[in-house]
Amino acid sequence: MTIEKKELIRQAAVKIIARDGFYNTKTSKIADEAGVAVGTIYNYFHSKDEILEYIFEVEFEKRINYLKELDDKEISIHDKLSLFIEKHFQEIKNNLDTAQILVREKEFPKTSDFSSILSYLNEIPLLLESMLDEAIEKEEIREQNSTIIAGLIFGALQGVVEKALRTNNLDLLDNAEEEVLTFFKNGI
Amino acid sequence: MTIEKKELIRQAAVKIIARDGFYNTKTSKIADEAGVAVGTIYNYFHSKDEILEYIFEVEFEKRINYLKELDDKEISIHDKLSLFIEKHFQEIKNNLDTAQILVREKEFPKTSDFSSILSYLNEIPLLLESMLDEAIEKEEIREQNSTIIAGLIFGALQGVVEKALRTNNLDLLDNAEEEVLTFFKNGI
Amino acid sequence: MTIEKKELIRQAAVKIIARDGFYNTKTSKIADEAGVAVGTIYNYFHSKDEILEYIFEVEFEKRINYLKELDDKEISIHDKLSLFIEKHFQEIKNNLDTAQILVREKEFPKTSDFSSILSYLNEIPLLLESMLDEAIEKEEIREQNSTIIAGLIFGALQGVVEKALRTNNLDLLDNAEEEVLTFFKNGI
Amino acid sequence: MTIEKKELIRQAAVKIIARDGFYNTKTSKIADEAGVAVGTIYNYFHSKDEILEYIFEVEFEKRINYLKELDDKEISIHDKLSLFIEKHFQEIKNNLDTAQILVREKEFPKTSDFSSILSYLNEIPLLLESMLDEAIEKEEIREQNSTIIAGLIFGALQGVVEKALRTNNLDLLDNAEEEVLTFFKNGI
DNA sequence: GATGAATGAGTATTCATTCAT
DNA sequence: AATGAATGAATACTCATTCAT
Repeated sequence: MTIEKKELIRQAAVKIIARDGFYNTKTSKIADEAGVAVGTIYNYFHSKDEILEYIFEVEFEKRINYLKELDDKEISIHDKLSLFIEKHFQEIKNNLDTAQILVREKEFPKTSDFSSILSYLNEIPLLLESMLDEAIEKEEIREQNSTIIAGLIFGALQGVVEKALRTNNLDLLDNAEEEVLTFFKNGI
Repeated sequence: MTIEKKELIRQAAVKIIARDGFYNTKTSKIADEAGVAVGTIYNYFHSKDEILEYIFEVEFEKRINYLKELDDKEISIHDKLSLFIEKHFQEIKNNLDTAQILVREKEFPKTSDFSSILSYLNEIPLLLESMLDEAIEKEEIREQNSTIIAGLIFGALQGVVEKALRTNNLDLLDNAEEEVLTFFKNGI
Repeated sequence: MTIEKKELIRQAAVKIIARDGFYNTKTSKIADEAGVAVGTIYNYFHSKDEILEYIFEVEFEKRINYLKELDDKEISIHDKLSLFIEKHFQEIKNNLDTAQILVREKEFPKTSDFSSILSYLNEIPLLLESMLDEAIEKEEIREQNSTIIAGLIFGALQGVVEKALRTNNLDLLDNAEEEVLTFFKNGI
Repeated sequence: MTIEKKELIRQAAVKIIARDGFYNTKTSKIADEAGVAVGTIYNYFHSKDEILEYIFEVEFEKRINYLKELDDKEISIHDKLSLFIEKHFQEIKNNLDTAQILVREKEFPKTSDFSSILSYLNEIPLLLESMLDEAIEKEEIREQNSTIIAGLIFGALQGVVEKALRTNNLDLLDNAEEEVLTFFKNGI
């Protein structure tokens, strides 16, 4: 029961923050959207910051679990990338509001504990990096700086989503999967 | 004389905003850093928002002017990309604080007129897109969705910078130019 | 409950604004006087301006309602004036602070919506005017420009109050009713 | 030469303050209107407050000098009032901006020295009062409280001007003189 | 005298958070 | 657990005044 309410608040927050941006979002607006009183929010979150943290947490957890699974599989790097990108765009299309937040909110208060977000933001590229390293070792792909390339890939995915959202051209996302994959396969 | 003071304030703002983030930056801190009174800021900018806008404007103008020059040159897309990326990383290394701001500040107040920033944010990918279109037509590169790929490239560049700044591994930027270029040349 | 708090704030504001003048009154002083936090003021008023507006509204409403009642009565203009003036001075003596505000605050911010105040300021003379017109028609009083005379009467009442407050001679108000009435009855 | 500039600034201030109100008037606007630099204002006035004080001073001086002259004349109170009112409305029509200020600006900062304004504001009713007292003694007019009636007359004159300005009906002023005079003559 | 950029004390307003009900 | 009125620290911005040129 109470878990459902936390989820209710998270979803309301996603909607409002996607529209207005985190710093321009008032807790009262989130409460309105969720149909609860402001005070109720604080029964499930210690602070406004924590809501954002939780949004990131939920979303990244999906990606990371999937990436870890992939990492363990005995398939080519191309197939791994293919599956990850498919999953990624599927999630994006599934929830554009969350996507908006993931690509836009990059300014975290120093005072709050955003360490979990930051570790997530680091962890995805790190997993990509380890995939690449493995593939380089196996000589599946050419020698390359896996740290840089992992950052590049992570950023590239965000760039495509940003482009689609900024120009309000969501059809772009339909073709994105294939285009991105081809580019990456050639690139690495 | 007055132009110098506006520039002085811009530089102070860049430093503080890079460190604390725009929303966590107080105008009084910028004034302190610039060695002027708060009121003086408002002799050169109408609002705090406008300072951020100006920072983006100055920086994007460099990129866009350079890209426009390149676009007119009769050289291969590979050379164009090469020159642009060289210029890009040169500017980044030249001013890491500005770089930090460019990759982090993506939440613009709706009330203010950030149209100029937004148009800049659109213009760079658009220029890349037109370069790609031209190259596709000339059959320099394979058929591809230039809109998506332009977004991808723009995002990828930001991803690399973000990675370097987030992990505080600035050496990464030294190799980035070559790695990114190779990836892009193969990718397109 | 909440209505009581709005009234509490209004009364505190009346006291401070009467003493210091609207433009020299700080919201924090009003809050102190009311025994609430500054923020609480803004739960009941949108702005400092709106407090002043509300003060006028409350006070004028009393006068206007009374005038409208009188207007409907089948009594002579002399009796109407007599009753209105009696009521007026009674209210004044009842709350000198409000009186002070009514006669002193005549500079309304253009940015705010003071239309309601302005309409009140027009309405009282207009009601007086219609009373006079009726009396002229009935030949109770001589032919005269009712617009001018209404303005004159409204101003005269303020002049007497101003005089009493400025010279801090409140006893003046005790005789004012009779003196003013005699003057008006002769005048019209 | 310098006297001319002080006058220039006074006239500019009258125009702006009449339009926007004293508290909503910026010194920079006055400077603009006068075609001088802000700093120049401070060569002729010690403060913004002093400008308002000076405006009142100039205007009241005219009235008071005239009243004093009248007081000394051996004419009936009716003639005195008649001449004063004629003079008054003549001045008003001559400069509506000043009139606007005289009727509207009643909130004086306590910190500044507005004593001269206040004494002027007192002095006119006092002179009227002494005229009335003399007339009462001479049995030109009935027994009455001259203090109250002087306040009443002073306020009534303001009321008529306020009415004309508020309703933007300046034609009213043309008839005002006669109407007011008749009313007063009957009233006293 | 004239200038106008620089100053910084002053203030209305906001909004995340609390806590009595 | 839920509520939402009350809180008050925090802060962008203003504008009268100064003073070096």
